[in-house]
Amino acid sequence: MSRYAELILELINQSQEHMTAEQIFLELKKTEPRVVQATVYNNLNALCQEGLIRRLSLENSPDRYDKILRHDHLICRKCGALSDVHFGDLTRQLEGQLGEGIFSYDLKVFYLCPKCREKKNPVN
Amino acid sequence: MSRYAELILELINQSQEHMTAEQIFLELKKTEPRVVQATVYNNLNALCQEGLIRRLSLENSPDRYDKILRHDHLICRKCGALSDVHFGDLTRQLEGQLGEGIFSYDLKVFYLCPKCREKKNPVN
DNA sequence: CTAAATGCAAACTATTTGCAACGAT
DNA sequence: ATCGTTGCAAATAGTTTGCATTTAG
Repeated sequence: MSRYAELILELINQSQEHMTAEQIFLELKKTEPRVVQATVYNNLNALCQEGLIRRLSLENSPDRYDKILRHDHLICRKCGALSDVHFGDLTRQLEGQLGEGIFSYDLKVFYLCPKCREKKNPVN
Repeated sequence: MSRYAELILELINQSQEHMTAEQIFLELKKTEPRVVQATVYNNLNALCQEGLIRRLSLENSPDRYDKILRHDHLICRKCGALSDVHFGDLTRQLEGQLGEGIFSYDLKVFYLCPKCREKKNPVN
């Protein structure tokens, strides 16, 4: 594993956020001033392919990168806020209908976040 | 609802596929030769906002547009093939953990499609 | 007559690619 | 000396925007 790949993996695993490639790039640049975006993108792709991180494709927003540890996502329909949530593992349930062979699944739950629920005129 | 919006909605509702904006544009152009891509994009966005269609964000692929009728998606990890599947409605289960206020959810299940399972060297 | 919808071109954002230079075996 | 990794610049893909024109009520 390359130098940057390691650093990027560490960044993602330690972060509580769901960072975009841009954010990762900026973060990494703090300690590695010479790094460029293309390198970050390339490493992110490599890490995804090796199954070490998870890519999160969202609407109207650049991809985000996440730890591999199984968990689901909660997304506010109003402001787009993204948070983690851990529902029970559905793999068994799904395999019941599909047979063996499920690798993984991606569950996004849309709701109205507390902040947006309070306000009459929420963010956005 | 505008002329194109209606036609696009109909296209999406009648199609068995998950069309990209480009595909919808090409399809629509068959009967409406003057239409341009920007108009299709604008209408697709409008339809999404009104909740009449569903946008499907996938990795390494343009967004796809889908009927609103509740159903889940099955995605092949190898060739990316996308198909519909209908698992039981999880809303109750999710609300049990989250409280009321869930609008909807998006469940993508990753597996190896029959074609790719057969081949030693599958598509891609 | 007015407002909304459309066509067109240009802009923009996110991401990828080609290639030369670098660095560690 | 070689091979993978990086920096850099340019290219690409998908999508959005601004504005003039057309269309429908």
